[in-house]
Amino acid sequence: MRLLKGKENILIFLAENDGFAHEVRITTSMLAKQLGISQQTTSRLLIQLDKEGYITRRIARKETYVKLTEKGLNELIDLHVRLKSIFEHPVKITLEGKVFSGLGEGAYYISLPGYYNQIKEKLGFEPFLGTLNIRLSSNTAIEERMLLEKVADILIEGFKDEKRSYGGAKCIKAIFNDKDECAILFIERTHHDASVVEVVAPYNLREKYGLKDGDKVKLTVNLQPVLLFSNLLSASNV
Amino acid sequence: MRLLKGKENILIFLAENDGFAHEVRITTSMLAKQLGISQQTTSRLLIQLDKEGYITRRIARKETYVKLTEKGLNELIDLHVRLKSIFEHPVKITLEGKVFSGLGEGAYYISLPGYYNQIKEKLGFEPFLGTLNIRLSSNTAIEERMLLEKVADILIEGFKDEKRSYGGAKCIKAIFNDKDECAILFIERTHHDASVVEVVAPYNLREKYGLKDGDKVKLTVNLQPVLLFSNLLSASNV
DNA sequence: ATTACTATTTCCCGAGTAA
DNA sequence: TTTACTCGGGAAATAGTAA
Repeated sequence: MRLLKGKENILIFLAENDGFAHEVRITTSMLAKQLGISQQTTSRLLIQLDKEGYITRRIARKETYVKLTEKGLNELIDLHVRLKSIFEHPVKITLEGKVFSGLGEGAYYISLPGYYNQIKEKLGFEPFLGTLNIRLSSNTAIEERMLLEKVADILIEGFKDEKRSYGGAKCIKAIFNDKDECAILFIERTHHDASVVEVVAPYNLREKYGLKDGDKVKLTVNLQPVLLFSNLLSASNV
Repeated sequence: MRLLKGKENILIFLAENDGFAHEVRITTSMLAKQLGISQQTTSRLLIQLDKEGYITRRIARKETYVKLTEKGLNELIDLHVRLKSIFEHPVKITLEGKVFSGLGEGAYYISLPGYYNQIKEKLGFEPFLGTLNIRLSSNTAIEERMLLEKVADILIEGFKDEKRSYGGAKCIKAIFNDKDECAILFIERTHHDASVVEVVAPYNLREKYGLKDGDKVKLTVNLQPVLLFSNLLSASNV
């Protein structure tokens, strides 16, 4: 599909050639080639746009000069503003799920200086020595989890010691139950499936909220647009 | 005219509802109302967009969930980028005309402290005591002169003394013959018609270039987009 | 070369309606 | 209620061609 039809494409073409500031010289066949439509259609569209007040035409000798009217310019500006607001507003992602107990290995890993120091530095808080495991309740939440994993922007690097190597992780800052600063961890080599997220926070969330297994909790992430789109797209181009 | 047809409007609608991040629940009739088209057409368009790979649909029970695919998102981003580059690139306006001699009153006016000090302060240079009169050669140039007058952003205010009042002016910075800093003056109550511009500069341009009446000169203005569009549109809304 | 008319085809919209 | 089919009318695109 071409997203835009002939008329809109003509307006954009003119704008790209500063047709709001001065006349643009065109021929119908050259424009037709640009737009991928026939010369006849181009001619008709120009006549229509003129009648409808989006452009003015001046035909001198064999040369045609076209200019956007204010109405035409406004139409483009409206569209621009609409797209701008789409691509520049922050997006809020909410995950809901239930607390469950893991094997307790989260506490061990976080306590390792190789992880602890990175978390402290990159997340800006001293993590409680443990992670809260959350099983997502809905398919929607699972999909959003996958989105978040794609756009997670904080990288925790893996490392090695004498005995073994430790894998990397990505994470993204979130709000726990509309209140507490935390981060969602996406661990590279995890034994959990995509329905599980692990949360790290400056406090023991389990204690602070008196959480038992099965209790519902909520995670909210505010995605900044630039981050969101660059990561959404680059992730797939790799 | 509606700038966008059904399909494009659906993609934008989805994007506005964060349909790139998660599924959006819709009904064909609700969407139809939003877009100003029929339920049947909406249904057909959704089927087509799905087939063409711009959206995915999931129909559970009586509920339909729609999401933008990466292809769909890309389509919108492309358009956004295209419009952005239109509305954010600077526009260069060139005026060509011929020098002619006026009555010499430019020198008198500029020498008045009421004007001199404003010019010095707002244009950032000490003006030569005199203006260079230029008669524009083409209709194109005259139209661009009118555009420049609309978007001229530096206001020189009028004032009064015991004897009389002095009118205001607008001006805009320009480059003279691709080289010299200058400004084009748009004087409120001038006896010149729209084919004439007056130029003020830090030097005596006539002397510096050895200009005689009839010599061709060139003025170039670089319009910054924000300025350009806000002035183009607000001027007509007044 | 141009632009743009007329005739034909192709495509699209929406009413009616089924599932 | 939904979604989405068929089908008729009309709009839009192009071929052919005039000016």
